[in-house]
Amino acid sequence: MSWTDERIGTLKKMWEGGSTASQIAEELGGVSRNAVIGKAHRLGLKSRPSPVKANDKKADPKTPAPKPAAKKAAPKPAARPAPVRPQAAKHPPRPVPPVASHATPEGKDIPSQPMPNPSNNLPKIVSVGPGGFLRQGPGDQQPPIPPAPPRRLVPAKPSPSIAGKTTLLDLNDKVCRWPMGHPGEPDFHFCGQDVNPGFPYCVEHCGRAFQAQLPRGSRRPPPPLPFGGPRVR
DNA sequence: CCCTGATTCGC
DNA sequence: GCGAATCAGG
Repeated sequence: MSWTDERIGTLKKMWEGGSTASQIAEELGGVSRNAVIGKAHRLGLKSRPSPVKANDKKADPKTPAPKPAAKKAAPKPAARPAPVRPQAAKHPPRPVPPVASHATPEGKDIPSQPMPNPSNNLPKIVSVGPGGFLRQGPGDQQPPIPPAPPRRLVPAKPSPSIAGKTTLLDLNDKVCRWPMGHPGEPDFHFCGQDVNPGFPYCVEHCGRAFQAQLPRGSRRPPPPLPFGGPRVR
């Protein structure tokens, strides 16, 4: 997996947003926590509250910060014989990233738009796409789930990378509900533009949601897929 | 043990 | 430049 601009962007955003390297790695997919950290440092992003850096700079002039010692010059000159990746071994390909915790707020009911069902019933997974979203089979989209499950109000903390975005909690009748990204991803959010009066979306997304029926013949039937398709952004 | 980020260093 | 291995604190 290479560091594309998009992936780097996500990394930066999340890193600066306070996400842990693990979370970022999971979100990006295809990279390890170490890779994320390494990349972050190479990018010049650095040093967020690190546990291992109890580095407390003394303002005390009497203590001229004794540089401990040269970094371990050669801790392990010996060859690294172990091709084993314990990291990977311990955590085999995780097929089902937990759906993100966007808590459904109080009584506010969300008029079900192309909003995929959030937490309940996990549809059959066909494969895992880039970014870690789960592809589903065509028929697996709308399993019968009418009985609204008793929702627990979880004080989920929204992902840092969503800062300034229109979240589930920000939805109202005035803003476009078009989903951006995929549920489960930390930066999943909504369009948030002013709605096209009378519609749940802004003008632009109305154009995507409500497509004029073309004369029969050439017509691609891509439904307004909030899911399954490549990222739309 | 688990987690975290930092660093090193072979590739 | 990349990232596994390693280190080290919580």
